[in-house]
Amino acid sequence: MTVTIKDVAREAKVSVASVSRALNGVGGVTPATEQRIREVAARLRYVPHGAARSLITKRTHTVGALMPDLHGEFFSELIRGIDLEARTHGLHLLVSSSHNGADDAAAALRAMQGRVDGIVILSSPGVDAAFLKTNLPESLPTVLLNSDMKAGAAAVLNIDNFAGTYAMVRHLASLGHRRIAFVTGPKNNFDARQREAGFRAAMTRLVPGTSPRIVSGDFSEASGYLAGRELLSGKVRPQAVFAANDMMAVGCLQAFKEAGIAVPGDIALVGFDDIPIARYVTPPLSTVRVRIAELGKNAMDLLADLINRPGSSAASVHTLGCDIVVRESCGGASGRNLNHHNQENPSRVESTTKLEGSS
Amino acid sequence: MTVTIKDVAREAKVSVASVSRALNGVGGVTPATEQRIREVAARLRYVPHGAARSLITKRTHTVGALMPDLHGEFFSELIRGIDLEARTHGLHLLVSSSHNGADDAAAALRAMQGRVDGIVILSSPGVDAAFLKTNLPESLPTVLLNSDMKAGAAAVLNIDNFAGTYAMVRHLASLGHRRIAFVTGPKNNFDARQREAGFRAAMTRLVPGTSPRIVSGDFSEASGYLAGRELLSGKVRPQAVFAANDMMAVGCLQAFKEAGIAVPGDIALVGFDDIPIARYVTPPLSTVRVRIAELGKNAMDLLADLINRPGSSAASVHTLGCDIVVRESCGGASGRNLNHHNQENPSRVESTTKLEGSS
DNA sequence: GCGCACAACGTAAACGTTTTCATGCAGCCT
DNA sequence: AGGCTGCATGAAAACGTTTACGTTGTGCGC
Repeated sequence: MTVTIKDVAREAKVSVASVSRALNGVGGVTPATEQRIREVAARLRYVPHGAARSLITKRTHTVGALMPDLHGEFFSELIRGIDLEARTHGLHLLVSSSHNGADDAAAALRAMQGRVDGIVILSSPGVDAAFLKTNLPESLPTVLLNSDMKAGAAAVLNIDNFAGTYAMVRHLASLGHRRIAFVTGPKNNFDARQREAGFRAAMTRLVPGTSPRIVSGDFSEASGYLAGRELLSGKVRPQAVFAANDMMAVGCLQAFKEAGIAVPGDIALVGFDDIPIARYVTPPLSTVRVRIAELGKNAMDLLADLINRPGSSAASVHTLGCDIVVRESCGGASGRNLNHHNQENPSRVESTTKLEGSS
Repeated sequence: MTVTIKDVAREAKVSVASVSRALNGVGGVTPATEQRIREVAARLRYVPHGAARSLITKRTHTVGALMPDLHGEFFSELIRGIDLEARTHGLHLLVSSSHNGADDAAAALRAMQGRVDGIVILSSPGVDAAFLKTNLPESLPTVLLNSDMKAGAAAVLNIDNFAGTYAMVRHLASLGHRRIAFVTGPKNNFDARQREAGFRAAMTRLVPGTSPRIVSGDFSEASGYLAGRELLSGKVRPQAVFAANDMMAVGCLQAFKEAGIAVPGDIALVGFDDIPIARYVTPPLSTVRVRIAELGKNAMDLLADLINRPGSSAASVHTLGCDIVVRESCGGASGRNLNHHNQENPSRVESTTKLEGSS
């Protein structure tokens, strides 16, 4: 770090301008001198000072990722997808992964100002349209993940919760289940609301004439456990239970086990997310897989596009389809599958990234 | 972003110097004018340009995290721990989480030059002492995670694999097991080697006179499965199996299940890591917990210290203790535990962060 | 043989800060 | 009353780049 472009220039007996030109490969310099400069630079271990460069270039080659304090697979896979793709675009990743509430997020956002060329924001309660309006500089390219913003200043990329839930209900219905219950997620969660909507829509279309039982949960295992017990307590037991995420499904499973209700023999059970745990519980849990790393990759692509061609695809809405993966917990289908080492073949529901241009 | 310190100065009818002083709270400015400047800055939504600032300050208020392309809990928890703690130090986090091999890592490292005040590096095959010697600028504060470097230019923070394994063997021995087998991790993995060493040491000390069976794995579930079958194929079956990580233990479990061997009835089984899956398999897996987020936090603290007091604790070696958590898979102890909602009380083995100053 | 175009290279400005130094002004002490 | 101390403020340098512009020199066409 202590070696600057001037040192290289002096050592190579050229001006700093030539060093810059040579190292950036913009031409305007003889192959011979370029070679010499490169050698000197390498020998001196010169590496350009990023801050100085971006001061004049107005490009930081860095993108920010702003997300709430969540742990687990979702977070790591998302970051991984983003980072991997960022690399291919020659971008670095500045993460702020642990804010709690809007104030934290606002601070993080402010701190990122001038350090990033663009930003990926994972929505969370408090970080919504209004929040962004006041805290985001207009000019900053932004991609919103899982946001219910229709089309504002930013591009929006969503998981197709609706289609995923719908497809899973279709599968359950095809197995002959009619009394299908649903365990919801938290009310203020975007995914949770979409999944519930998908479930309701699917039921009225695919299993008409029934009014499905819906009990509320909050995405936690404990709430799933409670929901499971509640579902068992009714006078007529559901044939299938659809939990809005896998952790709650696991909670249900526990409740059923304790009550001596066999899964899938007495009751079918499915979840949503395909967390790693899903395939290791007994019986392995059928669920809807969301390809998180791919979500991150797509977000990054969108953002890179926004950065390189300002205003290109801003204010567009995209969705990423889900796969339904059938294991044992919903019965029927492939039957008992003793060895979970073999590959599952998830059936892709809707993976087209549809673009609803607007603005 | 397009509003600079000059705009604020003009609007507040002072010089840029005063704006800088006022906003940085360094004094040398009347409370009245400071107030005025702050108001103007707020009204204009002025936020200082990080690059320009760090150009002169030589501080980026950013630290880098360099890690291999690993997914899952370890990655996310580590990042989380680091980020959370970085925040308290007023630092941001630049991650490069997906390199494969030394070349990638070198490129990532070079790209971070001048963008970070310090760096946390998670060792991986290829990223070792020699690698760092050639790719790390001397002056850059560095914390190495899980490195076998004794004490070089950087601070080193390790998981106490040895003590963790040792304690778990002690527990198994206390349950009466004498024929304890071990499934190793990959040969080039630091953790794996330490765990094996801990196992061997514990066995010679605690169960003397036996020569334990040791079969090799590579940390993957599949290799654990194979190892499990191999262990069963011998003429005398082990009483307990210690897998060097949880995924392999899960593989073993599957092998045992297929062979009709009951866990823990016929054979005890333990792992290492306490990944989330561990508590959801049947039977829930006893294991050694490494507090990953705490590892990240400690690394960050170490690094912040290095940054603020150059040369303070460089070239020191620290270790973070593990907890052993007893579930059902090793039998004995707490007996069958029907409800896994209740809290487990891991017994902490050795959590003192011992510092072996050197240099 | 002369000028002209073009390529190679150097000079210097610019980016947005922080910080050192100089300047002016007020108040205090003697 | 005069000089000195100290404080608020402004001017300008510095940080390490990129880049617009100017300068030089070379080769080429006529």
